[in-house]
Amino acid sequence: MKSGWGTEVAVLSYQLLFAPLIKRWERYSPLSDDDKQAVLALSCQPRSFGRDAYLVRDGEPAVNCHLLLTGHGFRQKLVKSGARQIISIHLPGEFVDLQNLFFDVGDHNVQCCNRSDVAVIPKAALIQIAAERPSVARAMWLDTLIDASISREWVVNVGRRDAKTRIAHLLCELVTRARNAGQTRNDSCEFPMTQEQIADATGLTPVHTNRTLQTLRRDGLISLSSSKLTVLDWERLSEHGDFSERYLHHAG
Amino acid sequence: MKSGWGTEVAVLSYQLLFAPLIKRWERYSPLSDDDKQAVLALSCQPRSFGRDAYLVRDGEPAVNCHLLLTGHGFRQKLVKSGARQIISIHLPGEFVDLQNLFFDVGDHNVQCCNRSDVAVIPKAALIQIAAERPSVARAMWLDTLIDASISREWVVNVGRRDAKTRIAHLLCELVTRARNAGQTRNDSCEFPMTQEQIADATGLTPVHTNRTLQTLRRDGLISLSSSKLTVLDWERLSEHGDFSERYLHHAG
DNA sequence: CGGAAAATTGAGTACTCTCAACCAGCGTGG
DNA sequence: CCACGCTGGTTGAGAGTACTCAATTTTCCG
Repeated sequence: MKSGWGTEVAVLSYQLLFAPLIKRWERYSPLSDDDKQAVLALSCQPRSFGRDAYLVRDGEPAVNCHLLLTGHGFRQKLVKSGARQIISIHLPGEFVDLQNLFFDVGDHNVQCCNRSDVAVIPKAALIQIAAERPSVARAMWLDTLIDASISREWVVNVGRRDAKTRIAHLLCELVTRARNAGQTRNDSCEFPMTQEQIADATGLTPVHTNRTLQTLRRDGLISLSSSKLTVLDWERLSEHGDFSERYLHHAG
Repeated sequence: MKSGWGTEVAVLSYQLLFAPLIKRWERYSPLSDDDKQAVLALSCQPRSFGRDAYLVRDGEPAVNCHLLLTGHGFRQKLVKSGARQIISIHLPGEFVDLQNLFFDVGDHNVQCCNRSDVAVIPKAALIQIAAERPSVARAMWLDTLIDASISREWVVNVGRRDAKTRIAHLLCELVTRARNAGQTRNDSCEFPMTQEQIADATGLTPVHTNRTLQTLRRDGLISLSSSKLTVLDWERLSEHGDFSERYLHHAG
């Protein structure tokens, strides 16, 4: 578990680590064998990051993009008062900052949630592959469009839903995305967020988040502990969370 | 003012009406004369829409994209309780729904703010021009990336700022975008939003929005009436609103 | 000039926050 | 092996920002 790239990752071929990415992109856009080979051949630096490590900082030059190979990530912004708002959560297999592709400096912070292996890919390489391969470009663009759609739903979530609905909605989203990525088992998935992070993602305080999670547990909707979330009653949870997965635009 | 396409618009050439769009896109990406001609030659249907008219509806097929030639637009989603969250505001010269380019059905509603002239462009035509002209594709992609960046800032705004800061921030954003588009005169710009719409954009109630606007006026920060916003003290307004324009990614 | 929409005001309420203390799990080190 | 300390989770009590309801005034158009 503590070993870095020296052991498990170096042994695994990139093909394996990029497989989830290619699988997702193929849903968006038909990729030829050449396209896939080009993606696999992307110049890229594998690196390990620890809990809460920063991948990109608000206001600093963004020269690379980061693909999560293992572990979760999140993005956040700080406001004047010092409060933090988490803007998005990312599952293994996702890019955390593809939206920076054409921006010279990042407009927010990107962090690892837990210990993660990350493929650090120079933006220039991605821009080049996008220029040369329209199908890949389309897939990348779609990644950013879905990311944007999720942001819009988050605006709605923090703007117009009460605490219980808000947290239920967040959990529904994350379980659905994990399911779509093949990362669930019997309505359970890995869930590395602390209650403080859930609070910062929903615009609540940690204390109120704690109490609200308790009511969700008491109602028999979820079970959440030690980095594992289990949905006990999807029907009622999604109803409570005012959740519809349309905005995730999961084709197929 | 009441005349539709029969008079002023028909007289003006598309070149004039598309000028703001091309000007913006040229900031993002170098466009050749051919590129510009191709944009001007886009198959497109001019239409007039009235106040609050729907351009796209949540859950319905999205076959066209809409470019605002005159007038403002906004996008919104409804939640279970019936409340409405406005997701973004759009100035004349902007696309309101370029994010739907690769989505078959819209995931939210798009409306005109006031009486607007809109270029209705088939998505197929935009997809084609993007496929044939990488520079144009890049400009379009950047439009969607900036749109996404604004959504992220809105998550922060409604999630972690108090009412006064929240409204001040919204006003700062809109004035800055209007200024960037050449639509201000002495720190004044057109501002067609009702207080109810400001409330729905900031996640507040109309009553509280009203009281908060009064304090902004009383503090001598703004003057706002009859569709016109004037910033009386930009320094203090942007300070109050915790506003930094970096997220708008306005190059040049 | 009339009616509807928008803006404004008042009073009472409540959801969520703040502050502060306490508990539990777990990795570290003596 | 167990004490220690840190982080994360839990609980209690009191406060406050923003909400609700409802009435009234003003503005905007036709």
